[in-house]
Amino acid sequence: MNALTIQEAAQTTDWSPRMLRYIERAGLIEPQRSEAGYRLYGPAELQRLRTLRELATRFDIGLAEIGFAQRLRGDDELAGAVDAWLEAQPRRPEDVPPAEWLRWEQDKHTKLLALARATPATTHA
Amino acid sequence: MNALTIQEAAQTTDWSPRMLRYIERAGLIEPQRSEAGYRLYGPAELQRLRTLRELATRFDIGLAEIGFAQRLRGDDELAGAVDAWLEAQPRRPEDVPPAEWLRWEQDKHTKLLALARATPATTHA
DNA sequence: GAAACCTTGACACAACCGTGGTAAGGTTCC
DNA sequence: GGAACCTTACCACGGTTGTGTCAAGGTTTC
Repeated sequence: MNALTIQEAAQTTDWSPRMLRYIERAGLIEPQRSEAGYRLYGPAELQRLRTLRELATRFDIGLAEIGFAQRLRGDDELAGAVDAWLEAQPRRPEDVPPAEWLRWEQDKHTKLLALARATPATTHA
Repeated sequence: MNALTIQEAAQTTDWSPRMLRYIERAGLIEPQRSEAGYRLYGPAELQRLRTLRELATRFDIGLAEIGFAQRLRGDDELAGAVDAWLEAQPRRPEDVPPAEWLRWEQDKHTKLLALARATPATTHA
């Protein structure tokens, strides 16, 4: 039925078979397998392969970066930590009126401390 | 007053001066400069440098990845595009009951189309 | 049972990441 | 005015990304 082998899928999506395997190893698109282990790409996978190319070329980002975004959305702790760190960036205290300044500092520390408390060691709580 | 030169900052944050310059070029932490062009690290920068190390080692992520997260939060269009793509991932249609299936598909396409409309070429609208 | 596909694994290679070093030159401090 | 710092700009080097090719072996199809 409508499931393509790797070579066919490569042709209709403008990737190479090699890259399809690579994309799979990167954890981005994992097709079903036949009993013998052959990759089978369905319509959904094909569509995602095409939009993946779009995404990567339009914004000039790599598969690794998309993989990182995927990891970000799957790992709340990581997402929180990164977010907290970035939160403390945009403007330096000198650029902010003193009234806001205190709240900014406190806010930042609240977030970072919450993170630290939530993750005592290296793995989850 | 309490602004450290690159070498002092490196010592108290356990980075090397080389890496402090690299981190700056990565757009992660950009210290003020003296009139002569010397980097001046204030308390906020020092704190951020220490937490940056924590973040990177704890989750085993690179500076480039943190830089990408920063880019994500600064570029709504990019964030939307990545999010829309990832949205269509977690479960394949076959694993979802048909009732939800339609909404899932439609939802995904709505997001992707919204993105496509919002960004006709390669740059912003 | 041979052709045409598929699988994993390896070698290769340019480009970048994370680091270190070193050189050539300006600043600060005593 | 020399010591000790700073700046930028390069060379280097192991590791990862993205990509191709090739080999050794299993599957499908006629």
